[in-house]
Amino acid sequence: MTTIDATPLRGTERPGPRRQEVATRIKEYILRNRLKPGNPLPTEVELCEAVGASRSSVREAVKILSALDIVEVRHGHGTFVGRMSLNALVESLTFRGLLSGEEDHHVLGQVVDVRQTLEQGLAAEAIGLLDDAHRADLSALVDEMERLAAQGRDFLEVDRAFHLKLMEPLGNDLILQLTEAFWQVQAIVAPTLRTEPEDRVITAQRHRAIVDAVAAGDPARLRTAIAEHYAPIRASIARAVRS
Amino acid sequence: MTTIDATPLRGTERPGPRRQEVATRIKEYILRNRLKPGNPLPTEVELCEAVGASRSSVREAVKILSALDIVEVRHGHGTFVGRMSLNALVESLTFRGLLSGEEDHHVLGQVVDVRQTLEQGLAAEAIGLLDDAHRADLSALVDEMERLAAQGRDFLEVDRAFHLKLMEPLGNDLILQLTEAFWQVQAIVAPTLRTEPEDRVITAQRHRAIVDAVAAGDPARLRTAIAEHYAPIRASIARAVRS
DNA sequence: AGTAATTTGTGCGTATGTATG
DNA sequence: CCATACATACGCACAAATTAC
Repeated sequence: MTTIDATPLRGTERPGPRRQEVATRIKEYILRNRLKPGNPLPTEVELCEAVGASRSSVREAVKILSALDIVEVRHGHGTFVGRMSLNALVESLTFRGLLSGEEDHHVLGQVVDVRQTLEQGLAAEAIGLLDDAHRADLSALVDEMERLAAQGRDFLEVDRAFHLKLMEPLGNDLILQLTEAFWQVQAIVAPTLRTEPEDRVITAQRHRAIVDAVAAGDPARLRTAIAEHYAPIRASIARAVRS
Repeated sequence: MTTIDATPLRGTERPGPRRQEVATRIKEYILRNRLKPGNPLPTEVELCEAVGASRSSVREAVKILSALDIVEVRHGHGTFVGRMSLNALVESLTFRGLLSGEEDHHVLGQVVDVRQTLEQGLAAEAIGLLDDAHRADLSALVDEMERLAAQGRDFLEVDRAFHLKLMEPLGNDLILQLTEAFWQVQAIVAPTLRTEPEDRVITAQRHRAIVDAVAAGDPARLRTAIAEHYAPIRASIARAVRS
């Protein structure tokens, strides 16, 4: 019957903003009922009655939760439990990068540091978990990179797929989503420093070196290959800082 | 002044929800005027006039941005540029952990994986950047841990300070905030599996081993010390999964 | 196919609480 | 203590999107 809480709390207590109270109630409702992503939530009017708040307050609370991807709102359909992606991290970091960036790019440099550290540490672990299918997929992706680079075209999506594929065998959702998130931040913030076509050929070669190191099962070589993969981007950042 | 955009866009185009449009405008306004955290934004009514939207739409947009810490609202005072912290990441991950957790705790395990990988990779780099003051601070924090552990008390805050101190010399804000964020997620989600007093003594010893490895300037030893530091938590998670 | 019902989106007015001076 | 400016909350009416009949 979509009962959220029997407590009236109307006029007596004032712990904080109304919307925060409502947002907390909605989160508790999801936890208490063990709802999973995609499950429907009560309608806005039902939520109003349940928590004893106006529709404006409920809507603001829902918008906060939707920004965190805790709930997902579909116009004319209803409100549902969200998938709790890291879109909020991407939004926040991207904006920080754009604001602090333009000439500076120190935020971008920090993102590169984190990406490199995660890949160096985790890909080394992933080596032992890779099977032939994974290695073939990685190699095919680099083939595609080289093909596109030879045509002078960029290969953003292939690059994204490669780095996700590298982390896939770990079976860790959080790592995959962090990889995706940091990749997106870099893809959005970095275009300000343009990549030259010859850089792309080099980048494709660096990915090939990573695949080779993986195939050889050599962790140390893999670490240096990953470090060299990020070298061009670091150089671009340094160049931008100098100017 | 406070002119955000002259475009009316009223009635003709409908790309998406109104609040999304308004949120984008506000972000563009911050970027265009190169505002820094703490700087004031136009009042709600001024924003309404500037973008040609109602109070409701503006308020919902502001609430979304405040959830991402892109803006900060102070009741009765005004709206200001936020500090773009990673609170949104903490909120989202914490809720995911609480929802998926209780018995499972696989999200918590993923967080531990990421923390360990980052610390192993970055602390090894930080070794060369540490000065005597840092080493003394780290040692003093472990002293405090041992003191509290001997009294049977917990030392959450000291632990937090320790892991931040370890990353401090890198001079990378993002890494510090990620460290803080993941620590908070673990601190909020983990209490469901209770820590025994004897575990705390062991944990204090593991931190001592980390400091010793840092003092010795031995990266390999540091990696194993960090791995052993997380061993008790992993054991607790495994114990919870078994039951 | 189309109409009605349901649900979220938007706009507006007003009253209240809160911080600043 | 008062006055001003601002955010907060509430309620209603209507628009737009989706679903179901």
